[in-house]
Amino acid sequence: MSEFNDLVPNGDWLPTSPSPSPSSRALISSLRADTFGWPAHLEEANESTCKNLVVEPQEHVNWSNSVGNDGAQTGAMTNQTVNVSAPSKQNTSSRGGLMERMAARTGFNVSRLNTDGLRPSFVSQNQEIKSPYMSIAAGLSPSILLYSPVMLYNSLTILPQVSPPTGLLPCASGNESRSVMLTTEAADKMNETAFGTNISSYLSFNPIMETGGVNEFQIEGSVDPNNSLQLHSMEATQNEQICNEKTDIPMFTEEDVRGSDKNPEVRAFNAVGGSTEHPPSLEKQQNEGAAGDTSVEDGHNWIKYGENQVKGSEYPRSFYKCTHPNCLVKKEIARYHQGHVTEVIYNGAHKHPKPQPNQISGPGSSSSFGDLQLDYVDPTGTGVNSDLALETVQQGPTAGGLKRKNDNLEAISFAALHSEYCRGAATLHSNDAQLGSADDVDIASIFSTEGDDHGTRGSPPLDCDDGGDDPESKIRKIEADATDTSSVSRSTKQPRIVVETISEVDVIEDGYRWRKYGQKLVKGNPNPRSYYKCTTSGCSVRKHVERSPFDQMSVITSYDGKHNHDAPEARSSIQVSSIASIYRSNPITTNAQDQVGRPEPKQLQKTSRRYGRGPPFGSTSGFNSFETNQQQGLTGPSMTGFNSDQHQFSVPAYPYPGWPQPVNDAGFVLPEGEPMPNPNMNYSNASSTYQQTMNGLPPGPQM
DNA sequence: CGAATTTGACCCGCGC
DNA sequence: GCGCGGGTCAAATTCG
Ligand SMILES: [Zn+2]
Repeated sequence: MSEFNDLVPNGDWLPTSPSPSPSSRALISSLRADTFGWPAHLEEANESTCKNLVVEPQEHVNWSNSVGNDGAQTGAMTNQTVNVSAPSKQNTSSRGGLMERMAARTGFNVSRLNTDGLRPSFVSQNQEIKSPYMSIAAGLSPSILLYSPVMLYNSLTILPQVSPPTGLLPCASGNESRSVMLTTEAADKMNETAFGTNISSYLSFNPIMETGGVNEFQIEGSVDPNNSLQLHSMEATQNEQICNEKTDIPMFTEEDVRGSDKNPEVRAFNAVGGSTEHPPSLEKQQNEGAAGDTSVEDGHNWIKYGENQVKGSEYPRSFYKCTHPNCLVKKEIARYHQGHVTEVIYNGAHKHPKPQPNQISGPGSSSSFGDLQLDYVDPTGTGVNSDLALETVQQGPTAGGLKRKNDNLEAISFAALHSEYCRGAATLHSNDAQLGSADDVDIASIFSTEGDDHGTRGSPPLDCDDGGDDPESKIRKIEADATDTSSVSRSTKQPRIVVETISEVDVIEDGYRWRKYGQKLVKGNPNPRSYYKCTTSGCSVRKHVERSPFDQMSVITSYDGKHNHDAPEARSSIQVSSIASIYRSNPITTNAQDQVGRPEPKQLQKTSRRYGRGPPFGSTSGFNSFETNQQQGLTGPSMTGFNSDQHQFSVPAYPYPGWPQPVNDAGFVLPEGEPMPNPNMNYSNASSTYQQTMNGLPPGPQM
């Protein structure tokens, strides 16, 4: 891909190079003009955004996005140079003007940041991710979410299931699969340190697996004198809605959690379970895990309130709750791929400001690990209605796979699927450079959520419900919900799938070809929304793509309708595999995968450079928008396909007629069929996710 | 020249 | 009824 080369210049692959590209990030930085350190900026920016979100969702404005062209840029994470002044030359011309405009509008200079490596681990470290989205830790593929216990449950959903009284959550295990998570004290200690705050209480959470599928969790909590934490061990066995095997997730009632909140922090969580299985390295993992968890630092203090094992993963999944009083935000941290991939799922958005750095504790803080992070945020906590989304990280060139440069892989993208209507969002980040094989890992996930309630009882976790594991069902729900929602645009009553992808590239490949037919600014998001139609004749599927106002890195793609055809061969390129390194700015040892997908669709290519025109600012809306490269990015290639072939993980099949099945190479990772909760599944491509989701959907109207 | 994108205008639903 | 906002259309533009 010569393209890359082209991109490169802009892309700021070089660490030092100023980033010419107008990445949204830059904008962000500009916003916060003060600092230049990326991370700092981000954080701040995020905060601001977050606040905005919480308070006034619509005001998130700061982000500019896009890196479209620059997709290549990803690499530059480390360096994040902010170019204050200059618009990127490359795309340039127009952009410069845009920049100026932007500045004019905003009143301040919009500097460009190299978005490229956005979300490097460091970013995550402190900054909160205010986005309502959850981040899924590395190693997890969005798909995982689908399949894995983790995703599936939104805190919201989960909570309901938990029996409040007991505080214990029975995970249902349809299977006995649940493994118990043990946390080591070490971890606890880790946490302590990490937290720096008072952590005195220990919780031990023991899921007890009883055969039968009913799991009992026992929670043991010790509280520090100082802390008021109180966890009580409780046993609960629930019969009914138990999450399927997948759900190893320890569940606590919100109350429990809240209670925990009160506590400064729960250090450790031990699972005492009866049948618990400990992976050999489990303890270690835990330690790491705990510590590792920290990798996902987001600037908030977290209390670990649970942990469980993840199928297919050596590492346990840790559950954390924001220690801020009344804050319901939770997050889950899991690692995959030998720890290279860290999945962080946030549930909810913080309504409160981040604690000061010193005080920050929590799992997430450490950055080192996190190769891949999946963040899932549940808006619930926030009160913000955010959609639930999963984000997966994509490697590769822009969505299509632009980003890779040479060996260093920089592009990262996350893709997430979520129903818009859902309130949570998940983000998957991969930081790992190593994923060598891992690279392959694609992370894709689909969320379906139903909205509302946050933790309320109403809806059982997706996973759980239905018969099970069907992703379909989940998806369907989503659709249904979506459709129900008024939000769905008039014209389409078709199911809408929302995928959030973290990537510098705006366009996410999903295996289909799209033609852009419009763009505009949408209220509440400084980033323009681009509208695409499926180019396949007879197919009315449309999608719109926009950068999340909360997280520049994340690209939210909403699909309306169902394809009546298979995905074009394409497969472009992009693999979604997550590459952690990106974040870190480390050169990634990319994997073949990335390369695999390669052939980028024309469009993609174009995207990077093509249109010299000015930035696309939404014509209609009056938002201030920052300049964005995005345009291009967005415009880009419509092809999307993720390669998953290489993934180690097999994707469960989803047989849904009407929907394109995932192609391996091209990028369809997931075979159609219902997704089984495979451990293996963990990694999937965003695209695959999309497809899966799609598959799950009822056959769309065929043309 | 064809294909794809850009972008302002138009349409429509919704809330006030 | 009016304005707002989102979605779509289509002429103009750009690029290969
Ligand atoms: Zn189609």
